Amino acid sequence: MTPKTPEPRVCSVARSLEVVGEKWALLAVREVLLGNRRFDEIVRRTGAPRDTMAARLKTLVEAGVMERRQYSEHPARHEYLLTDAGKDLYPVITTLREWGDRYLSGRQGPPSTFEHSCGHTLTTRLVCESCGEPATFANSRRPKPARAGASLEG
Amino acid sequence: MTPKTPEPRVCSVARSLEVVGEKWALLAVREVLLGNRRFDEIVRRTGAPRDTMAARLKTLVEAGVMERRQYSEHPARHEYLLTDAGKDLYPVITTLREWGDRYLSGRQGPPSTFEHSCGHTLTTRLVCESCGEPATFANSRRPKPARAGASLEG
DNA sequence: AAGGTAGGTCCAGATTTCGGACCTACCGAA
DNA sequence: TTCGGTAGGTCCGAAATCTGGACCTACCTT
Repeated sequence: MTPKTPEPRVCSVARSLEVVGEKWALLAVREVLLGNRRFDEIVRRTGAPRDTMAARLKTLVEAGVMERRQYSEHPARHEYLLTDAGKDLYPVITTLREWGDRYLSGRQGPPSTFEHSCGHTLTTRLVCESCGEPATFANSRRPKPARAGASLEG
Repeated sequence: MTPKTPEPRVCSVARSLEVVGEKWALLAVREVLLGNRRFDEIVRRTGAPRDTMAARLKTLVEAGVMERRQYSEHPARHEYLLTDAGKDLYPVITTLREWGDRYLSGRQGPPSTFEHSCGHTLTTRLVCESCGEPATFANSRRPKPARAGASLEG
């Protein structure tokens, strides 16, 4: 009969990756978060081909993650700024960074560290906004679908 | 002279993306987190080409994110399980999901929700492990490099 | 014997990425 | 005036990846 569930899952993770999942996209965001807004700088510090980065920045701007702003007329110069949506990628980048710190650092330890405003070296934890307790693989689950009659999609 | 900083930044974000940044990699992890461990199921629910997913699972296993285990001899059958490193990608997936929920959901709202063990619908926040306060773009910064004489690298 | 399930592989074509050369415009120094 | 440097790209051909679909093996059930 009809498949029980839409074949490719309708999912915010997939949607997000359509926007920021292309190669170099998140590294571009990382650079701007670190304060580098100029094209050459972004290319240099990510290592991406200029070509690819130009294309990537274009799609990020179109997707509303960054904004391209002219900061100098005459020598026409542009810079890339993060929109609110772009700044909200901070948790994604940070969790990726900490995962790499934990699983991909050699004996030298993490290649870079950050400092929280409280004064400590930053390590983070993901918590439930309602109760403040850690949110983990083990303690979150999908709620039972509140089936009310003929709902499409499970 | 010599460049002030290593050209492509040495960075855990970049390292992480080398492992989980290829197309379909994080969606494969998502599926296993959701409880689908079989190849066909992973292919079906992600929408990836079988070929690509086979290759991706192979690299994830090699990278130590997943483990491929035989759960049936004779009809030789395998399943994919997350290692500890794989389970620790939960925060990455969750922050990506919430970003998509916030910025890419249409008028129908998020395509799926989760429930925390406290009973509430799960929304998360990233906090500093030391002080418990939110960790954001605005309140974390790179510490001053503790320059002691002739340190390479800034 | 037919059909289904599970877990793949193989292939040819389409799409992306890569690195490097090149281009335009401006500035400052010689 | 010419040279060199900076900034922000574009263009190109070659290489690597991704894509969809067909196909394969082994087993089980009907």
